[in-house]
Amino acid sequence: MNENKVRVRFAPSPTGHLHIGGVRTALFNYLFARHHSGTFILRIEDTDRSRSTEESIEAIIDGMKWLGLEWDEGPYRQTERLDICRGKAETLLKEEKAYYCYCTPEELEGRRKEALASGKIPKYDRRCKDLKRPLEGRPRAIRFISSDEGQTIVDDLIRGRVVFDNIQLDDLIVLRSDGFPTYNFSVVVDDTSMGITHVIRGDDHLNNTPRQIQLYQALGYEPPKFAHLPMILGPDRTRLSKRHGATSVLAYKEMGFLPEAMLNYLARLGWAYGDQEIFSKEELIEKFSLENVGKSAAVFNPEKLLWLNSQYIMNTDAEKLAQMVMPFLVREGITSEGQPVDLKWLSKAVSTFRERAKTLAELARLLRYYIVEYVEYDEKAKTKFLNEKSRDLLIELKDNLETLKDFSASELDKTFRSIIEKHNIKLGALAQPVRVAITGGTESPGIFEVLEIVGKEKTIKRLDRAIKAID
RNA sequence: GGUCCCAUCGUCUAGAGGCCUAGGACGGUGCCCUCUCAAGGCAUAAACACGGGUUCGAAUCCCGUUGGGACCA
Repeated sequence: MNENKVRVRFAPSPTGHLHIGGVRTALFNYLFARHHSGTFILRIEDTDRSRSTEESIEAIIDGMKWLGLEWDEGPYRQTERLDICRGKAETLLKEEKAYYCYCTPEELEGRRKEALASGKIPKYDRRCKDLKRPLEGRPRAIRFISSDEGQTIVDDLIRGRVVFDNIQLDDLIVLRSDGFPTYNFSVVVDDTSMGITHVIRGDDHLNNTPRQIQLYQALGYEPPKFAHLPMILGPDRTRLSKRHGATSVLAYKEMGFLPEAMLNYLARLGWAYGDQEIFSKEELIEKFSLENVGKSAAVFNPEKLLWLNSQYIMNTDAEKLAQMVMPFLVREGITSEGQPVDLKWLSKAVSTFRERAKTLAELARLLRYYIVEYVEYDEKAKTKFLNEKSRDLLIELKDNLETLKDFSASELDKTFRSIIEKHNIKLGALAQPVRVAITGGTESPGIFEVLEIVGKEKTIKRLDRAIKAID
């Protein structure tokens, strides 16, 4: 119906985990599609059979789902569409836009190395192009005849006009001797047959684009619009890879990052909307445009991701966080699988750490002393605060608390105040020893909230234990 | 090596010739708040790679150099 309807795709190859760079590409495609009320397609580019695995496909799907990058069509698989590619290759042959090539990959590689060694440009010499008759008994590939004259122009939506001299491009293989299409050919065939209107992909494909444009033309199609995104780099300014630490999105899920934070961070890597830093998904969709995508590569900065994640944690309501943190509690060995946890109580506990945890995993670790039976004392904290000086204060407090009916933060506050006023000491002089007694360390949320959450019974027990530890 | 791309604080970026004494954010530092730790507030250091043009005027346009990145079936 609508000729101008946007159709974009994310076409990862399933040769490993879904990495950060891929996600960013997926995100930009997704945002572009949603912004224009278009269609977002997921296509698995699994032509490289030797390196493609089912696990990778699952990892891609899991990652996309976790991030909430819902696709409208697919996942298609390249290998399910081989016949289309083969058919198109035949057509090119018939129309004399391609020819059989009998050179083996080994021969080709040898000649390439030779050319490189002698300082020449490695380019296919077309030795098979004008062969009078087929070479029997030798495997044959199909090679596309590329133009030697003129230029191919890529009008990139991000880069602007990029001009390639056709003489630089040699005849590329479209169908390998094993009957499988090469990458450049299969993308073009798939993109045309799926009616892709905008190809938004990594910068690393810019050099492939002129060949692909020639293929579109040979196949009789109008090329789509292209947009090449800048790369994501590691701290050493080389392309982000395993060497730089975690690059798989699912690894970030495991570390306790929220999908929204991830998306927000990745969106700001190479794209900006004035000075704004925090965007909801809806806002991203509304405000995203390719015009505001930058041209230069960006270094992935885990520190800022962490900050954004903490912002999202702060703005997530406690009940939701409590639910999200449960699997992390199990993983940290704080609760065991299936152990019932009072969600209302946990929400209250979580709320005291919302401004202190940067990840869900960290949140789980912080919750430890609310949940476990006994805490271990940090040695330094113990010597500094659990000593003769604090002993009597702890005893006095314990006695007072035992008779306290309403074990709430506000009542606890009153109890503490009365003791410090009586002794004319600062709150810290009492709060810190208590903090060590209850949490084992010197850092925690406000002491009254902590005691309320830990509860009367455990509080008394722990105070007792601390007093005994001093004696 | 060839081709292509890129170039503003350490990092992400704003900047579409005068609004720039170059703004914001992360991170750093200092102060405030404070029962500790955070969060928050305030302040601070920190950049237009270099050299030529064009222009009354250039971070912004052009050329070159340098540096980085990607691709090479």
